[in-house]
Amino acid sequence: MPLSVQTRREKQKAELRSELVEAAHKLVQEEGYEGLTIRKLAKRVGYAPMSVYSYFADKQDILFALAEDAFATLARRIEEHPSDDPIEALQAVMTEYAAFGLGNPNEYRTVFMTEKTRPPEGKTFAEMEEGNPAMKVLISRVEACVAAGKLKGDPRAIATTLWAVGHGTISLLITFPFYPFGDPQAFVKRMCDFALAGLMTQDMPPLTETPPNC
Amino acid sequence: MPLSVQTRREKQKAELRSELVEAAHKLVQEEGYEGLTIRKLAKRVGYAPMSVYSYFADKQDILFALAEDAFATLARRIEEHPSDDPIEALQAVMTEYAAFGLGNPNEYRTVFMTEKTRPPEGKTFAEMEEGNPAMKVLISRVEACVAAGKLKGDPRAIATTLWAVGHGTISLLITFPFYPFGDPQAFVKRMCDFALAGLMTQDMPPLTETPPNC
DNA sequence: ACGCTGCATCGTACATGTACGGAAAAGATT
DNA sequence: AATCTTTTCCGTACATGTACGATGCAGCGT
Repeated sequence: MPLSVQTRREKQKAELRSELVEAAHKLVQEEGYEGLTIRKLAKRVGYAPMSVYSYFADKQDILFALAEDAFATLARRIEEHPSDDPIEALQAVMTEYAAFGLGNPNEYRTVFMTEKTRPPEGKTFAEMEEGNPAMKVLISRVEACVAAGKLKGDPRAIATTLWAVGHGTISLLITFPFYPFGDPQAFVKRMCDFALAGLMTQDMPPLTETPPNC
Repeated sequence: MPLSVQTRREKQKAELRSELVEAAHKLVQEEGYEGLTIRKLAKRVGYAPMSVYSYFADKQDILFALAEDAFATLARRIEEHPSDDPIEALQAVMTEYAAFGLGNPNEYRTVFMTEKTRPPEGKTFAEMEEGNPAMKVLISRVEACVAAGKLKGDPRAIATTLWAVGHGTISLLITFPFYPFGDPQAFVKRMCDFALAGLMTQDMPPLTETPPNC
């Protein structure tokens, strides 16, 4: 097995990387998101500042790593709220998604409101969905609704619509905390109900193929 | 008139400020948004870097000034698309809003996707609406629809819903340009139609009063 | 006329993200 | 074993946003 050296290396690298992520996590908990600087992070693990760049392309990359963790727990939380009624199950997704976004605005921002987010490293979008388990749950629960005849149309299109509405709601609440949306919970519920009611009435055809680019 | 000295001062200050804004505008046109740095801006108008801070609280403040301009032109553009049918007039708002956001992603981002946006300087949210003429047009056109009996419910609530849906759509397209939404135009139209159809069916009660905070 | 007060302007300094290239360590090749 | 190559790590340097405080000047009261 001529790879063993190579793979051990990579394992080492992965270990160091997650050590860094862990340290970053602690830093954020202790000092908030602004407290996370490359220099502090490096000092924390006993490296020189520039050494961090051996494990992360840039600071964004670190934030993504943190956010990925956060979204894994989101997915877990969602799955703790199942329901026999597929529509209710969908509502639970929306509710948990919203609660998460409002409760972790920094993580939400880095994942969903940040820069032209290239797929973190040459990953295709499919792999990105993979990395975002929450979206997978959403789609699967939409599929359940379609299968049960509660919703009509293309599951991905429906899921995307829900995503757009949910994201619009959350990101507005995050960005304009002083704007009179009223009680955030209530606003979320209203938008969620609005979207679901619309979807139960209307049929969602598949998204058009992306024409030339990509 | 004992104020004359004072007021002349303020006029001077305002003039210098808009000179700075103009210079910033040119810088952005010439070198893109990243090209806009305080130091370059100061050099451009012959000041020391720190002097810029006499006219702007921080860099955000400059970006806001640029964005305000941009949104004034958006409002103008919207008003170039009137219609006798109030629903069509509403659709025009959404369409122009979307076109603007997709065509000026940087401005859109600074206004709608940036930081916990305190009202730029102690302004109340009402003044902020004042500064965002586009929102005013939206509300007035919603009111027209309600008056014409095409929509039911509280105009502000309806407008906010449209805003949330529109914003979700645009910001997703901006943030994930590689995600397979399909043709952006088509996606925007789909979401817009979806929202309007929903609103024509459902009644929108007023937003709940914001409870304790604010 | 003379000092005083407030304000516009700026010089300096610091923390930060990160580009660049060097040093050193580890592994491969001979 | 000796040399070469690759990988890891880091020292230095730069541009940037911005805090702090100094400097100089305009207008005021005396």
